[in-house]
Amino acid sequence: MADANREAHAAAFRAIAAHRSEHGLRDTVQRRQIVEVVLQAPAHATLEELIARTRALHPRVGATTVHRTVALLVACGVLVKRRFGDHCARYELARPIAHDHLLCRGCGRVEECPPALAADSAERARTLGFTVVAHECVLYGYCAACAPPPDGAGDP
Amino acid sequence: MADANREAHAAAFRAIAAHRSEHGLRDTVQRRQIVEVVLQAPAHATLEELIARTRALHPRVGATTVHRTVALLVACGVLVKRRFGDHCARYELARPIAHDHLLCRGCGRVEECPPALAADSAERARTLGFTVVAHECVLYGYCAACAPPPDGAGDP
DNA sequence: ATAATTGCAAAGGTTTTGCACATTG
DNA sequence: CAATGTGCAAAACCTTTGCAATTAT
Repeated sequence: MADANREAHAAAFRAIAAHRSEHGLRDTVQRRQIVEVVLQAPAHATLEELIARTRALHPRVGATTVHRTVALLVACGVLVKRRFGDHCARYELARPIAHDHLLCRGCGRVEECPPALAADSAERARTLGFTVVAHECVLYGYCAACAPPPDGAGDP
Repeated sequence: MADANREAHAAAFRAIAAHRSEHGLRDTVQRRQIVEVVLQAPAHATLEELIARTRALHPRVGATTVHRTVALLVACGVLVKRRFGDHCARYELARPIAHDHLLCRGCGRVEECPPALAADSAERARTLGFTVVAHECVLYGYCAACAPPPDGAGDP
């Protein structure tokens, strides 16, 4: 797992470097510090959390810079921005293998589940003249630890 | 299609009436006007749009009331609240048959596609000890009218 | 009458922007 | 040294809330 992690981080650094040279961006202290934090942060962290973690290690980094750097990381494909039910966006490292999300209405936790849907859905969409390049699927329900569903409920 | 529409609207009115009597809510002019607008509005409208449409027909209705009434309609299962990439929520009439969404990165339009994913994904989740009560799936890509995907792209 | 509803204005929370200063290449 | 990046404060944005006046039951 340490190896896989190291490989994922190396890939991230490669993507960042490529994006930087392609867009004439600069290699700054803050960006290196923020990237360091982002690569270590738990999946589905909010910007608030990423800012807090960054400032815990590097107090002089401004919140705005974290915002802007996270946006850069999304632009170069290292981070994926997601919106679950919340008011605020959440971020996770882009994975080569797609996965879906299980959102527990009991405890609110977001878990991940293996990709069961990509192939099916891409094919279905293609018959509609739509070329799928990515997908995002959230399943709402109750995890093993939480109470079973009450009764009839709407969609999300 | 007119019949299906009429039936859907009748179902909505039934759900609203049931929810009203169950919660001791009142039947006000504004709520009737807002419901009228919501039932006619295109799918995936934002609150901004619903407010504009309401005020076009009924200038004296306040924005706050639209907010609150839409929340009521979500609570009683008539509307479904969704969040795509946007910053703001979008609303659509709840359908008895689930469907997924195709989000075109070319023109930004949101189309709907038949449910190809629900059964598969619910079963997969169940093996993980998760009880699924709803799902929401967005496929990103390019519709027939828009340019094909450029090349390698991140997840969403 | 009593309790719910309305709508304005104000507050709340997240994300974006303007701009002077510092830093990179 | 020219262009980019930083960070503070302020603005913009969507959403929620307090409250007096209005309305439904």
